[in-house]
Amino acid sequence: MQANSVLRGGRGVGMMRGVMSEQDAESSVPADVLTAAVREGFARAGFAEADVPGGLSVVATANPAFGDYQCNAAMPLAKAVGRAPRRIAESVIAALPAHPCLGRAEAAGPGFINLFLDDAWLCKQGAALGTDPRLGVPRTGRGRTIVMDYGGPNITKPLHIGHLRSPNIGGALDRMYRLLGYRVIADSHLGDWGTQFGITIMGYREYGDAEAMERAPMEELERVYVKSYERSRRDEAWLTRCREELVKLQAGDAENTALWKRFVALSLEELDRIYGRLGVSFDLVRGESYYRDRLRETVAVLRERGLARPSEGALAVFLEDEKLPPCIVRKSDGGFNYATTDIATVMSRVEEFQPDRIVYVTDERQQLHFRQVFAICRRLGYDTALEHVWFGLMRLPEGTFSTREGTVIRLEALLDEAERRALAVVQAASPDMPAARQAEVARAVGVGAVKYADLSQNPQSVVTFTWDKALALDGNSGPYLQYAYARIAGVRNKYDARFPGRDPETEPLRLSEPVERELLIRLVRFPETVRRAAESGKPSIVTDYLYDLAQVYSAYYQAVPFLKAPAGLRESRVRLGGVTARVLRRGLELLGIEVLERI
RNA sequence: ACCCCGGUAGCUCAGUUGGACAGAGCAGCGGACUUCUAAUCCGCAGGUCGCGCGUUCGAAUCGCGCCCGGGGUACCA
Repeated sequence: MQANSVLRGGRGVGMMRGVMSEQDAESSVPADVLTAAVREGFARAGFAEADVPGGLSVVATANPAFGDYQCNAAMPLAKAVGRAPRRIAESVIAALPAHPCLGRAEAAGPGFINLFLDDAWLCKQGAALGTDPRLGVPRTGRGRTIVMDYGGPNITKPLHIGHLRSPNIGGALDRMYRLLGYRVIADSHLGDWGTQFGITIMGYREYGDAEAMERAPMEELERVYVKSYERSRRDEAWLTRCREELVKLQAGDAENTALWKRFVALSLEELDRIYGRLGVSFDLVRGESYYRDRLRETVAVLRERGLARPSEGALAVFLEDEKLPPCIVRKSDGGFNYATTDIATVMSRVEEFQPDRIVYVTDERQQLHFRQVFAICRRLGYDTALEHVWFGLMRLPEGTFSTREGTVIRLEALLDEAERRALAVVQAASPDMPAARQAEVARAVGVGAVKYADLSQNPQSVVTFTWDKALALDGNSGPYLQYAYARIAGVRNKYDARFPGRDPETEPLRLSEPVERELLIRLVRFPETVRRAAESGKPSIVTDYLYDLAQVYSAYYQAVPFLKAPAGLRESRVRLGGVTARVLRRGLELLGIEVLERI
């Protein structure tokens, strides 16, 4: 496959990014520090962690009245050791080790242990975030490699709105893992070697229009595919011929290979253009075809190991032990399918990269497929962690979209409309801005809105697409966050203009209003938020966090004077805004959303 | 028939894996721009967490049984 601009340019796959944090050795993630402290408290008070059902840890509180973090372990422990939970909580609190992070602790209710972060530590920690390029995120993945498999659509068809989710969610997780210190290899596993080529080749020969192919190739390819596919549904002989064309292609037939190359090249142009608009790029773009020469050998290995055996003319792996249906690895016509390719792909990736994990980001329909593939890989002896992060299908209010019924919305049309709507808002809000700049802002805001609308939902829920939801510009939306960021940048610029030569960073952070503490607590929770989002495969955890952060900042900004505050306090507030901006920027970058200094 | 998801305010969705009184955004109503960006902020109203049993100090969250919706179940991917 040709290299193309979807590839990440210039960056060595194995290179560590960013600057090492000075504080790497000692974690400053509040949840970690407090969990360690509480563990020690329980131990010193004479309780064994093993007695605590569900383990010992702290969680952020929902209500600031109950502290910043709470530990609930005293209550489940009570029964095991036969003591009153409240007493347990009190004795643990008495035994807690001193730590600069921990301000105070108190027992509450039936046996909650409420923990308050120390104000001075909060200020110091918040200030540190202002210079730490990692914003306190620990390198939990240091020395480990993840292959991320996402954003690999079946080609020869135009991308529609349903194709947004994989690169969007996958890309966000990819960047989070990199920030967490993993070596990440992002691979777009294009569907370029399957049955759809047999169907497309037959359709092209029978129905193809040379002139349309010149003018609008992707539309034409889709048109002939649909015609051929429909015919295959009612014409058994046609379907058989489609399959034969695929087998010929897979066997290296010259004419089919030439057609295939042409279709792939056209598809990559389209993919390149749209992924370019979305800012999506990969370390590798290896389609299924990359593994074509390994398929025969893969099946041979499965046979040697006694895993695959003939069944109804095909070759299948039976997975009764895993309570899974049989998995076909070679069709009765001799052709190979998706499962064969995916097994070969695991083999290849393990050989080449020795990954600790391979993470696949696809839609929910592939759950069974991956369970089968993973089971087969385990039987082959691979101990690489194989994970399937799946997301719900995108639907329209009237149901699933269908090419035949013309209810497909093309991804490019969505991006166009997003930019159009954003431009109208920019023109209304910033009439003085040069037109070229307005267009640039509209582009970033429009794409940001589309991405955010998708990422802010739990991936595993079905997304019902509506224009107004996908293009929301206010409320819990990407533009809201971009606006919050731009406002902070505006304050900083005004500060620099009005107080030339002064540097807010030389003043300590102060807590003069309760909301400042609220803001600071959120800021220091960035690391644990990123970690939780990555490990649970849910970028929505980051969007929720950022939205909450921006809301608290906006309320703060609206309620108290910044530039008109007394000297000292003024610097503290500008500085706190600056830290907030850094977190917003980093968070939005993780989501693949651009930030702008002025919108 | 079986397997996997989902059901929370009028609508769209959160809910940190069992914690304290269930939260946002839209939409609705009422306020705040001669002032650091009003793409904003403040307030009001809005709930049988699909239904029923159960588990326990404690359930939207866990178990069982139903009801609705989506997806999947060997030669598509």
